Amino acid sequence: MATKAATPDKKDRLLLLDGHSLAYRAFFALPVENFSTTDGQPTNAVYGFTSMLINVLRDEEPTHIAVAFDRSEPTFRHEQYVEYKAGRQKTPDEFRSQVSLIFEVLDALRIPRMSVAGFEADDIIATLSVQATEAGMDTLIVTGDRDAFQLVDDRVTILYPIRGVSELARMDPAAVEAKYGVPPERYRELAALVGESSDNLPGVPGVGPKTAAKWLTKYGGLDRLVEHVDEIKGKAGDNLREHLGDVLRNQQLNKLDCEVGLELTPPQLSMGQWDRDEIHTLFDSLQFRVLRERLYATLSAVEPEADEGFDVEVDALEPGALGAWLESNATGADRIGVAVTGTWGRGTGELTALALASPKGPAVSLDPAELIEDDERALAAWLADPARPKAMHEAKGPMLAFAARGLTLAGITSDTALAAYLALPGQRTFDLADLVLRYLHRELRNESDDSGQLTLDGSGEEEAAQDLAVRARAVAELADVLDKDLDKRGATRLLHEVELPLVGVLAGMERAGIAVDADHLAGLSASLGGQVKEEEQAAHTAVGREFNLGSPKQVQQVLFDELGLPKTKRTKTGYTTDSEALTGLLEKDGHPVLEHILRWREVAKLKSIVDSLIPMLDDAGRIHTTFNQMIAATGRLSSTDPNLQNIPIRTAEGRQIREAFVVGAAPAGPSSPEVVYESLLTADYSQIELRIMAHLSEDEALLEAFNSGADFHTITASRVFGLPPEQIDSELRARIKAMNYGLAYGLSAYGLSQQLRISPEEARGLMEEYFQQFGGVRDYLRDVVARARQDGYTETILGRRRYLPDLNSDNRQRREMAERMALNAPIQGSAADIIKVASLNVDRALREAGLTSRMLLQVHDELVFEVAPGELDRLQSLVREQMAGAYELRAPLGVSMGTGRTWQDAAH
DNA sequence: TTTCAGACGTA
DNA sequence: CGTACGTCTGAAAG
Repeated sequence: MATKAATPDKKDRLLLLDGHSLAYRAFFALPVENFSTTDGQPTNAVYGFTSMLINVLRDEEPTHIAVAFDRSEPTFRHEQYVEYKAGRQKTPDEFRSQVSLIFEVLDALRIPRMSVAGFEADDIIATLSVQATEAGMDTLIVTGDRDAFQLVDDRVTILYPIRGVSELARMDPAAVEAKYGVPPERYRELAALVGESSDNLPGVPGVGPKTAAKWLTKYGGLDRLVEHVDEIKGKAGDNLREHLGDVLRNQQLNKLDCEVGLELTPPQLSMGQWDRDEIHTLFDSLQFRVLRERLYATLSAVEPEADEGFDVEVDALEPGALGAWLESNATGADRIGVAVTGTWGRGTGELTALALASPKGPAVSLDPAELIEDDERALAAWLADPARPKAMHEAKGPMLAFAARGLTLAGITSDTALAAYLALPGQRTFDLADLVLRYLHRELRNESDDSGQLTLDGSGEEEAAQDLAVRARAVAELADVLDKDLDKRGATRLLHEVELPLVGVLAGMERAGIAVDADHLAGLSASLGGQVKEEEQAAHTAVGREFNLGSPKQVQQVLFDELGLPKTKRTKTGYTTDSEALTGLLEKDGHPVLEHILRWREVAKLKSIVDSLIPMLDDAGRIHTTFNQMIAATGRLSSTDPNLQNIPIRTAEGRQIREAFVVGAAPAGPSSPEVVYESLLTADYSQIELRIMAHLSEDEALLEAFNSGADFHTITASRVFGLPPEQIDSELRARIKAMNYGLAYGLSAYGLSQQLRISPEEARGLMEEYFQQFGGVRDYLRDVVARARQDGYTETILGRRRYLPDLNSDNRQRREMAERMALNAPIQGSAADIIKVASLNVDRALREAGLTSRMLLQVHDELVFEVAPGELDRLQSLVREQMAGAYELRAPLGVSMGTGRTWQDAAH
């Protein structure tokens, strides 16, 4: 099965690049203000050129290479046509200064560069490509100059940059013909007819590629077209006859010279050995950190993609032998990989199989249902022993399944999914097989082929046990490799001191769940259901026909087609009907249906939340969410099934849903001696993200505003407007509040103007006033993005990284999106760090204090607790102490708390 | 049945 | 043209 792909004798492939044309593309694709060294040397053209070069080297793996450059001297074309390339804008100085840098890059890479007086780069490329074909090589040309299309044939392909520097179109004969309607050998003729404005070669007025291709096809080439020039009718024909001279001249000039005298021939252009030290120094001075990494990755990409699997010997254990096996194989010297199968979720789980494997030594597969008492006891003791190190992949689910059997799990020194998440938090999934391939260069599959021998009952049992043992072995090996990777990324402590211990705390919260008043929910559902019907009726009446209010498409049809209301902001498929837009329409037009749609949406949304919660109740009347620790790229948790992090709070009706979340009721039966809890406690950080922004920016004025103890938004507003705090009314406060929060999200002046419904100029002025007072914030926000662009990632206070390669994208939209992410990630992520530390410390303190009260939920900046009788005071001071002390900020953390029977009552 | 878009709930 | 999420619904695609 493990067939090694036979590498066929790869043919020689020559890569030719047009240095100037590519650098020029890059120069205009990348904004110079983002691509300059700290001492002001622009690098956008070098960066873009080098980036393109690395991509092509990676993707095409050429065997030979050269880069051609134009010279400043006039060429033979100027001699033939004095106006050649006249009227061209002078090359900007910022560009000129980068050409020699490109030379340096190429020299460090040992890539030959060629230029010849009197010829353009294209002529050199043409000459080399012809010679290469004669030498039996395939040629790949990267150029932004379309004239080169005439060189395309079945041995010569052109990569032509489209949109910026990251996307190349592969132009082979078919692609040229598909795009221009003529084969490559006729491209010159087409270009002659159409003209080339950048070379100052006017073509036939009114004739574009379409017409030109039609003529060339009809008459079979330019010569024949000229012969039949008198037959062409219409204005285009007149123009052609009138400008025939231009066309013939163009055809002369756009012919590439294939006989330039060159010092090197294609076979002499083989890829050399690159000077790693020189590259290091040069890229350092250009401040190309990300690019350097990419280049090194390309250099080492040749390392074989090994495709072997795992060879795991699974020990067959007699009943009662597990204790001895663990004693001799899992005493703590080696970290043991643990893999389990089963089902888990909603705070509980069930175990169906288990395998243990050391990184090199033996493995064992177990069926938990068939363990005799001795083995069960030995396993339980081993699992619970913190001195026996273990590695798992996604430990939280199995932990719930273990807990459901009364087993506790300790000594987890790596969770490979969690480790991979810290390494690359932007990934969507952390599938074990993928990680094994990426980090171990192996397939997650069993190599030893002894199946068919000992099959217990003919089912796939034996095979399943083998597979599980392979997973356990893979986890054990992967954990070691990921340890090293995390060490390089400075994330070791984050894993061991935060994320790993948090797994157990989250499992605890999931297991506990939160009690819900089912009757209250049922009542809400009924009353919301009534309102939904009413609004639906009213909306239909107002329009005069029935339609589905839940269908944005039908709503659009009703509003814009039938009622003719003014069009709103565009979406991909039509015009938005979101609440903001409808509210706007309501103010302008006031059609009664708008109110009913808005109201229907509101109540229908609430009802759907209520109805989704009802079937989630377990037998004890509690709801158990699942916290996901590896989703959010910033480091936050997320909550699913159900999502308890987005239970409504803004509207009065929404808050009624919060009233359904209550303190645990008395157990129903006499058999359950469970604690009857007394109340809920919520504790949240006040303005934690703004405090972090103040901390990180070290802006004295902002820190002062926090340390003064007065209302933060009022104080900052008072500074911005130069008024005493008493004169800051709610309007002024609201403006500055929007600014304060918006800054951490990368808000623009335009965005601010939209939100505050003021003019963009006014918003701009407001921002300027703000930064006049809080200049440190502006400096910080600017620096954090600039630094991320250099490093390739942002970092939180605990060293949690977020990689943002798009900061160097040539696509403005993507780049600016990445900039806002870079701005926000350290702030949102540091807040996530802090509440994670707080959760851990609270959990530990609860146990140390011997309290029965327990933590139930985490909602980003809030923790929810269930308070055991008589513990309220102790719990409050403990929580306050641990939350406030989780991290020492220059703007100290503030915690506010509330208690009550319901989540809503516990609000404050 | 799966996937996408749009809308909207939270921090 | 303000970040980070999850869920629901309808409609289109398979």
